Amino acid sequence: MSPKGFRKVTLKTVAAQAGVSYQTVSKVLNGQASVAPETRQRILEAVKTLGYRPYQIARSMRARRSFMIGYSWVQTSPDQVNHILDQFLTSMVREAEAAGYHLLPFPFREGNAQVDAYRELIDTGRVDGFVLSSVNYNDPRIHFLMERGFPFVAFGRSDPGLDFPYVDVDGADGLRQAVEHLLQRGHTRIAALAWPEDSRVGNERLQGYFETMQRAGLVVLPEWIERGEGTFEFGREATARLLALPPEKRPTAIVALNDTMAIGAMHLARELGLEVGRTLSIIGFDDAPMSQYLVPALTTIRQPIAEAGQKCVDILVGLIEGKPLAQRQVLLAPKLIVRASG
Amino acid sequence: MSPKGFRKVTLKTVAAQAGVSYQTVSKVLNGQASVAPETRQRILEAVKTLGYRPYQIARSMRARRSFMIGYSWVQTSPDQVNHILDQFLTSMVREAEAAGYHLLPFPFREGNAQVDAYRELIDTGRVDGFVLSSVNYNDPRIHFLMERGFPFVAFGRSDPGLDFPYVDVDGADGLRQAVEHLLQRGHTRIAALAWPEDSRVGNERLQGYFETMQRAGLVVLPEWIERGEGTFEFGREATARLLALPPEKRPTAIVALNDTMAIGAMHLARELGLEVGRTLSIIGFDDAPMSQYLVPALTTIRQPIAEAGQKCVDILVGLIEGKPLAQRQVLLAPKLIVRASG
DNA sequence: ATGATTAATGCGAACGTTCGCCCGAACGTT
DNA sequence: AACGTTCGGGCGAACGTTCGCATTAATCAT
Repeated sequence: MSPKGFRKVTLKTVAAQAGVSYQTVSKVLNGQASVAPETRQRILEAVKTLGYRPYQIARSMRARRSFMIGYSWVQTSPDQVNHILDQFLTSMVREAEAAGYHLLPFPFREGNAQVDAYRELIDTGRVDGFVLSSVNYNDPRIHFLMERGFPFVAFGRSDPGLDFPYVDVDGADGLRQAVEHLLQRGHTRIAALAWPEDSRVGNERLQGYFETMQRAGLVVLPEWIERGEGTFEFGREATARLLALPPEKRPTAIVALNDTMAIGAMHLARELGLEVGRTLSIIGFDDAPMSQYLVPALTTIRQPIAEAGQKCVDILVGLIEGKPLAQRQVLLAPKLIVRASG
Repeated sequence: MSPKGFRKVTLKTVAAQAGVSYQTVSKVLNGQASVAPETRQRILEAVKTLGYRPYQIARSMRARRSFMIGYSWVQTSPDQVNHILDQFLTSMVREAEAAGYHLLPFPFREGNAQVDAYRELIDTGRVDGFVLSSVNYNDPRIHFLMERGFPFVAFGRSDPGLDFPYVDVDGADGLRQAVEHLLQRGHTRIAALAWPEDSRVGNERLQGYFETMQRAGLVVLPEWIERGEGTFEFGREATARLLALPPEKRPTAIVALNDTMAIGAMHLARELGLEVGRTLSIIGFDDAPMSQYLVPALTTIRQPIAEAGQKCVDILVGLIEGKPLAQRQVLLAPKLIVRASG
């Protein structure tokens, strides 16, 4: 593996070169003991000329720590895209490296096999902690990890009763911003394209919608809440229903819980000859990369993904190393990106 | 870490339970030695009831292998998206796990620090091999790894002179399919939105264009080749120039080396009142997730990303373990996805 | 019955690191 | 001058695994 038959250089190699015991080399490198300046110098020089780098596996073995963070994510369907993954992973990898850790990605499994995968990584000593994503109500991983007392941070909240470390984006605040923006522009009949009721994230976001409408003294008609799987197709169909309502009930603005549905809504509106941004306002959620290129460009809500990844790792490392934490539950505010659609 | 003060169960724990030496347990689990059936049974039972799982760090220590594959990718600009990452990572992670390996993602660096990052991972014994992506001409990582004789597989080719293991998508073939499709539909004036000449991938794809045009006996006007940074904006501007050409030179079809430029081209065409798919045909490359939702939906070329990731890991593991390889250089064919734009 | 072969298991060693204990020499204090 | 203290550094041990050799008991051929 080394260039042309060079043997791996270890503490002993360095020690031989510097004329000390190998344990002394270790102490110098870790600043553990009092060592004569000239010895120290000799050792550091030998380290440099030999290009010594500590063998991390031996370190892990001794420390009984892997310095690895397990992470697993649901693969989106091929026609969708996880535009968040790149940012989230990159920010976690960076932050982890700065703290002396690495990420260990592993395949996402469904059902019973899911917790098994986490258990296996713990039992084989591969990871010191986990970052969870795509958490939902009653997440078996959270129960398992809490019971085992194994360090983890969830990206996203779960049941309100459970007290565990998380980082999440304040989806309710996002919808509050969107709705307030629409109210300011004079809209009063605002519909919502939402997810099924078993989606915690969806309910959270929707609550921001309800609260803001209520605070403005507006009554939300039941017909205005469309729940579906968050697809482009659903966005179209739901919008067709909304725009077929009688004029006094028909919404003049639509907020969608993701950009994909918002784009479906835009397509339908255009088919009906409506001018999106004028006759009908549409606001999305996610700031998918394509949203800026649509005609009209989509007004949407951007989540601070990089910051979230960073925070997750930050808190997790604190948990692993038993440091006192400033906060173990973080809520980040998303940001309304106003473009032409609403 | 374990539930309520349970100590980690090791080979010795199992051995004590089964009344044998711990090395014998190891042998049974690895099928290394001849062991009496009843002893074997006792041991396996103890393994099961104690829930023994081997400590991978100790294994790695002993085997002097990390069973890790290093991988690093360029983060795309925030307004772009790496829609390939999810698929590529997922397929690599899956394939790696099946072979007993894990992925080790690490931050992508530029300049000298780039090779340093690779060297560090080797010297600290963290990885057994690398998968490289975003390779280009004269890639310093390839030179470094070849010189060190360290196992790696590149996703993408580099200089023709260098002989190293790679997996790549046949970009020339992709453009051949696109151009032939356009020729069949009667087009003869076909322009290309390309990348700068220092892009190997770009030149490769463009060569497929040139060859197919030439084989059809068509002369390619220099004005038809537009080179830029592959952005939406460049796609628009270049298309504006192309459509401003005098009628006898003006292209009736455009092939773009990525979907982003193709979308820019579509926007400009629409602004000029052209009907994309009829008056002007446009074909992209990548099959970005948004492309199917455009109006008209974008005809494009889809790359077999999951297969590429799988092959990369396959070959790399073969390299690491010194297995005889069926092939160490793989070229995968992309697929033309015909939609409405061309 | 004896010696050679085989089967079943034990045991020592090693991978590279860090930690804690020990010891000798130098130094300062009384 | 005797004694405690500090400094500089050596050394043994351990983390959990696998590998190879040694050892004993059982089996077989002579």
